[in-house]
Amino acid sequence: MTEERRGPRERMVFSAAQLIRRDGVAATGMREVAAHAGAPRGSLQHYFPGGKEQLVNEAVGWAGRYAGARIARFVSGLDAPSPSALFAAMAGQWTREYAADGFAAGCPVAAATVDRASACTSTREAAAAAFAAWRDPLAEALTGMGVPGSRAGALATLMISTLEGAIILARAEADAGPLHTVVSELGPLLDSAVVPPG
Amino acid sequence: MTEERRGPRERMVFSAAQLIRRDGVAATGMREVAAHAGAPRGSLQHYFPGGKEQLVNEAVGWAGRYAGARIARFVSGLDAPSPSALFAAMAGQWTREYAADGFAAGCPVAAATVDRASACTSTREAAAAAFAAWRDPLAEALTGMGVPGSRAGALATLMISTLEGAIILARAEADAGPLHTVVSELGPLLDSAVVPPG
DNA sequence: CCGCTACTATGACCACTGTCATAACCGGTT
DNA sequence: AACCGGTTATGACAGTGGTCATAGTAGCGG
Repeated sequence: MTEERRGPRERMVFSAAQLIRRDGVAATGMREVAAHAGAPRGSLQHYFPGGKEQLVNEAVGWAGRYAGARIARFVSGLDAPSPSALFAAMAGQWTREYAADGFAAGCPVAAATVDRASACTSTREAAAAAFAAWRDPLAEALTGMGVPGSRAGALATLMISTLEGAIILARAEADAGPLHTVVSELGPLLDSAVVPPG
Repeated sequence: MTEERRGPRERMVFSAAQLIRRDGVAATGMREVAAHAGAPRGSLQHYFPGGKEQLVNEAVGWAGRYAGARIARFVSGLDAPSPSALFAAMAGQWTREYAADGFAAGCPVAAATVDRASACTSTREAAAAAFAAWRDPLAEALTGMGVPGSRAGALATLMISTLEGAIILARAEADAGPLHTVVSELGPLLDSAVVPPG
């Protein structure tokens, strides 16, 4: 997960996303980001002349692209592709992280939205773009599984909404129960949207 | 919504919840809470000797009790009680607010979780209690509609998760679309859990 | 009047934030 | 050697945060 080969700029964006998803935007300091990335403090104003707002927005964008890229890998990793299996894989990433590292962190896009949506228009738009970068590949994957194009987008929105909410509940309860619950409860609905290929 | 009859202490808790759900915990200042509540600044340390942590926790608890109490009112307001209608009513409260006042605010419990879950154990526990105070009446309402007790809790968790996530997506997109989407997509699943009274 | 309690008022403190100004370094090219 | 753009290094600034200390007021029973 932590590639050391990347340049300091990309490391700072990555570190910002990590810290934001753990502590929120306001509680994450610029100096803290540089320290976490092992980057010099002076590089902050060099790479991010737009200040914290730019750094946060890039971290949110990175997270959205990351989530979108994960979809294809989840799909290819399924032995029996189905919407419910894909959703289970998406949630499984979180249950594994929570089992391994504790319930310290959530989704950085959600954190940015909660913290900055009403105060910073550019960050809100970055969050919207990140969710779109996540939803579109997801909807495409659903259509590839036989979900009609007219419903794929709506189901993708439903899946992301439910997952984001379950992440919050799981963190609050310090228990992965909500993640397991939504996977098992939502699965049948997702699979029922698949139109038989016949 | 803004009762002026309540004492300064309760007004400050209420104002804290309002500001938290708009700006997040870290970006909400104590002085700002007092000013918003029209309460003297000196009252903060008098009513909340535990400092910001206590104020935030009480605001979260208040929000949880508020959400739980709303459930009964939603149920009694439905002309044809059904799980999907209840869920639509819950989401409708948000779509109405967003249509009337813009997408400025989200759920204070979610904001507290995102901002403080990893930094403040007591706040995380307060959030968990708030979600429980919301989920339990919801599950009870579902059983009253014919949902088996074994599934009511899981469906309540699913409904809250999905609603919380849809709120975040709606704020990010500044569009109530996700709220409408999850209501229409989740409705059939919710109603299919009702066991016919026969 | 006193004493007591509940509440309010205000100023100070220290830690910390994001941002900026400025200077140094460092690997090349000329 | 000089020069240069791309980086890094530091220190300072102004603002804000939560918190504390201290003093003040209001009301009331005695």
